[in-house]
Amino acid sequence: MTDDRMSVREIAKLAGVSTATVSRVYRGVGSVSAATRAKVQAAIEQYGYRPSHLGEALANRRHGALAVVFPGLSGPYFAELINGVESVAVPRQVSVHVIGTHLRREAPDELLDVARRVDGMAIHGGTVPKTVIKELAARHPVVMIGPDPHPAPIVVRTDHQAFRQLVSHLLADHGLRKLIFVGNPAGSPDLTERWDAFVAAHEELGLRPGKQFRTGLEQTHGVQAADEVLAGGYDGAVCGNDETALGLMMAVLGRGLRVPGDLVITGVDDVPMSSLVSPGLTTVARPLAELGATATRLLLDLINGADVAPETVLPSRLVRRASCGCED
Amino acid sequence: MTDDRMSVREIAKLAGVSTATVSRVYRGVGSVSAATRAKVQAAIEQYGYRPSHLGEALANRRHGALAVVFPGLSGPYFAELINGVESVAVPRQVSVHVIGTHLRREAPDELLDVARRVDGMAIHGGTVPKTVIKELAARHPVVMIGPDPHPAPIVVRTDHQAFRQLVSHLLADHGLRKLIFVGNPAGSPDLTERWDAFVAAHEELGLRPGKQFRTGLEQTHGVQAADEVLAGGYDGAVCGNDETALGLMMAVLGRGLRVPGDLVITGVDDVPMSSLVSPGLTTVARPLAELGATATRLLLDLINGADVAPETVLPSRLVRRASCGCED
DNA sequence: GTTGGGAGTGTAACCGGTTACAATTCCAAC
DNA sequence: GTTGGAATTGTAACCGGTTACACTCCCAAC
Repeated sequence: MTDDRMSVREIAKLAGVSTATVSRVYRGVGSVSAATRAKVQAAIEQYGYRPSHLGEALANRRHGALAVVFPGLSGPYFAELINGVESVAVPRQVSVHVIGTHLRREAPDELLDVARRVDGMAIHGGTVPKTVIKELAARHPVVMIGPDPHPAPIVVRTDHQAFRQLVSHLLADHGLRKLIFVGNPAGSPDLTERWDAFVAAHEELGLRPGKQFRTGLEQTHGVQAADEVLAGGYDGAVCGNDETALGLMMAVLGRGLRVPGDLVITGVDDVPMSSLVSPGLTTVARPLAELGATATRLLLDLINGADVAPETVLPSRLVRRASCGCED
Repeated sequence: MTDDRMSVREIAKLAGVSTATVSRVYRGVGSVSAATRAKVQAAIEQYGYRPSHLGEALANRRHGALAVVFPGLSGPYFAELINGVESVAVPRQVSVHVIGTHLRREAPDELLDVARRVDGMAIHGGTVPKTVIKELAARHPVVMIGPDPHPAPIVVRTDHQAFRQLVSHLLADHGLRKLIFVGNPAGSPDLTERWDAFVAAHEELGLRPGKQFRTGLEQTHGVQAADEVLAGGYDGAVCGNDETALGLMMAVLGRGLRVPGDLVITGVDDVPMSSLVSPGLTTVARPLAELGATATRLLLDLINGADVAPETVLPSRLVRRASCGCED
């Protein structure tokens, strides 16, 4: 039950060879005669020997692990990001620590601690104060996910043009004049950027930007926003992401109202739900898996001492469906 | 950038003491004179020294980490379970590897590998073949989460009476006669158990159990089930969990139909969304965070060599809301 | 018959901590 | 002035791997 696993020295003794030879056989490097190899392999099989990760990592001075840090873990957004991370890490035999800070106060300490067991970290914007990121980045390879500008040495983000295009589409093509922004611009750099684009799109047309309803990024927050949004007499709700948009849509439909008839709703991300619901959710498609994969690739490059571009921008794209009023 | 951190020996040299003393000061054990302690602490602070996790773990023969293994990571169910795990692990300075197997074919190898870097694992039912679990459990402390019966030495699960009670409630109190079970009983032990209870509740009243619609456990699966469920002329859809129930509800409302008027819908779990949507979702409340917390506590006990009960059952409870037809 | 070189293997140092044990110092008590 | 014991500190072994280097064979080429 408890860890009574064999060590190299024991296997070596059993096979009648030195530890060096056991290591050579297990790792398949160096030259070993066929006869010796067979002996050693037999001992390895018989006892189900697997080298301790600790010894291995200590000797290699490499943990073979990295951490991805998110504000939380719920929802398809993070799931897809993590998929992307793992699609790169797993084939390279690198294991992944997924950390959800949940904005805990002790999160910084936790990260400092987890930094001791990984070779590098990918940190999602809005998880932890900039000072902490600076401290981490000073000692360890760090890649930021999201448009966080300053403290980050290396940033991977998506283009934000498509979101501005979305707001312009609502204003110019659908003639909406009273939009509310659902999301908290102070909560994460992604949302800050989107709010700025929301304002810019209004100003470009000489309009006064609408209000914001500050709330979180989960479905529940969208549901909870419904009363206020409906009471305000808005003609459209531009949500910070698909999850709040879907939550809001569900609440609106549940009240017997129609989308887009009674309220236009849009999101960001294009998560799987968005194309399945009726009406289909107009949104901005972002390559989430690719975002996670790219961040991971860059992080591994960084760990290997390669030069890495300070900013990598992936494209995003406006997806018009029925919820904004476009025919489908 | 790369890991140029100081080692004990360097700090020791700088402070003019031995490595043993540095270790004593850092860990606050043994006796050290005030003067020496101050010298060492100064050196530690100045260089921001933190002991390498590897050296520490190797010397202690303890990783200070455990793994939780899930089929996937999306959705509030797993998020809440993970919260529970972390609520126990974090205060005890144990770090948590969250693994989503996504039912990958290479998952077993991955687990064998991750087992080398943790002290034990909590494995959610339905993630990995029983033979693999047996192999893992033979060498490492393992706790199963869910009603998986056989291969598991230690199991934490919730009571399943409330689910049966739910089905009886629909049949007996609301007089429904054509129920469909939405979920795949073969997909996970949880669902197997629910399907069995579904059948038993029917038989108890001398009724023929309804059909099943086999699908996954995410919201998207619920949405996709809508066409078939609505076409079948059912009066109620008993969903395997809240997420599919919410997806289905959204799809039904999106078609302009009413819940429970046109279709009764129920779930399991009582995730946060379920009490917020309108109509409120009738469901079975399960103490998810407590489930994760308990599994973690037992796992840590097991790692510490304590005796642990083979099965721990937590209560679940029927929650009636509007979606089954009860007044709200 | 040497010599040279490659293949096979072992020895021992090292990665970065912890800790049992020994050694030293200091002081109080006799 | 001894002696005994507590407090402080250092030495060195150990955790479990990897690998530079040295050593021993063996065989072909001169």
